[in-house]
Amino acid sequence: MNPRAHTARDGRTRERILTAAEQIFADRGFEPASIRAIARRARVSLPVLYYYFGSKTGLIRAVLERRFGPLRTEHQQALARLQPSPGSPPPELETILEAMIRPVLRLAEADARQGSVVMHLIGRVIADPTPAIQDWFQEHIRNVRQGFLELLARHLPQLPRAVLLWRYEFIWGALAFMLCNRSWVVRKTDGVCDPLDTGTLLPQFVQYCVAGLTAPAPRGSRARPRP
Amino acid sequence: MNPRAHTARDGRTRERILTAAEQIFADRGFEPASIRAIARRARVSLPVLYYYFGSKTGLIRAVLERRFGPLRTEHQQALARLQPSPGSPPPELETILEAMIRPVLRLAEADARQGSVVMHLIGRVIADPTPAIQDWFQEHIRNVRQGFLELLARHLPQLPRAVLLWRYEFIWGALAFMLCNRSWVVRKTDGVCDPLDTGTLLPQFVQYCVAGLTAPAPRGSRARPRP
DNA sequence: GTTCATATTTAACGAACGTTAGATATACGA
DNA sequence: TCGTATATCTAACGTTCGTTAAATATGAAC
Repeated sequence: MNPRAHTARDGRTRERILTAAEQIFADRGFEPASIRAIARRARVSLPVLYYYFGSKTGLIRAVLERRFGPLRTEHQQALARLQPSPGSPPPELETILEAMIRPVLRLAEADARQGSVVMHLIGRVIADPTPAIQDWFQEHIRNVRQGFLELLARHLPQLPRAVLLWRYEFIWGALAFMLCNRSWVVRKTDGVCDPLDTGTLLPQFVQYCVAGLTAPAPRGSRARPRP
Repeated sequence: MNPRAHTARDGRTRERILTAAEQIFADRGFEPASIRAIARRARVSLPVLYYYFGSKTGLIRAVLERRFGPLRTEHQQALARLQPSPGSPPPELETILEAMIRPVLRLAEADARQGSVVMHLIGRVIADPTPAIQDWFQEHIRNVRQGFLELLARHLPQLPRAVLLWRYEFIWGALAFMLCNRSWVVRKTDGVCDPLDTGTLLPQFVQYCVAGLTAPAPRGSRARPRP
């Protein structure tokens, strides 16, 4: 195709394909995105995609792993840092929430100038009901989720487990929504709210979540279940 | 196709197509859903879809209008009912939130036995970045959104406008997430939380939102902007 | 019974899809 | 210099896509 591409034993082709795929997956969705469009954007021919990734599914997995792998690592490091060491006071609720949210916002912010590709990609992952994608994501977040839930539970011992689970989902649900529908939020609020404005969103959201988390359990919620 | 279909001047064909389309849009998304699959499920031939709806886009619009039209009507009626009449006390914050949320949950609950089709459809609408769909939805919710925002603002006069807007988005974001990812939430919580369990979700969520809404504005939020 | 708008059919168009076969170019080790 | 593994190409396979043309069946009006 491009004659200079022949000289590229430099290993950049694979990255170029991943970047192109990521962009197209993000704004078209996994299923309607065509590998032909991806190849075109990456300036390679079709079989190169199969050479590197085997199939469209393999390409999807590679795209997800490249972005969400580092995010998980960051979350795991934050969890390790927040483990209450004997003798030192446990972390504040705000600190825990910031550790949950900030890496996601940073990820979203980092690619803002590339058109918020990663943010939309998150939305695609969440909204796509394909079992392969849902299973991957479920497995991907399992440990991090468990870790943050335990940290929160230690802070809110009086809260029934079910209520904490509900509220944990409320938090991630709102965050996912903010990130995946950024342009929509901007339009609806006439530009007042922009989820990419991390400096504003983070304190706003943390404050809101702390209030929600520390609210008393609603009437009728079962008390702490017996172990 | 089916010879008995010829006797169907009964006007049920159109409804059958809409129902089939709704199901397939819900679990495949608008773009990857094929009108051939829709026609197959509705047991009609392809051109019938074009006879009734003109194009795939027209079919999408009709499907959305059939479900979301009544929802908007219900919201508008609730808003009219909640308009503070002179002499009577203004509605409680819980009442407003219930009026916002309950119609959505009822819609979701009503079709639970059909496999939560409408819930997934909501998710599709929210996640789909196609301008045609986003524009439709934006226009669709404009008035209702404005109405509820005003009701809430009257209850929280000390809250800067921007903070209220953020929190309003947090509420709808979490709710949309709950509904669109029902099976995922169920799996993640080992069945403890089921967004379809309206009787539990509604009080849990209202309590959480009231706490979040009434939290003080975070430090650094601009005070009430001058008019 | 003829007319005519409504409703539905079969058949096909061109385009795009995911994937693969087979050939060719490149760069390094012998 | 000659293989040989790596990397990339052109070309094509069969399938599905959204859409349309043209014909036919239906049921009510006259």
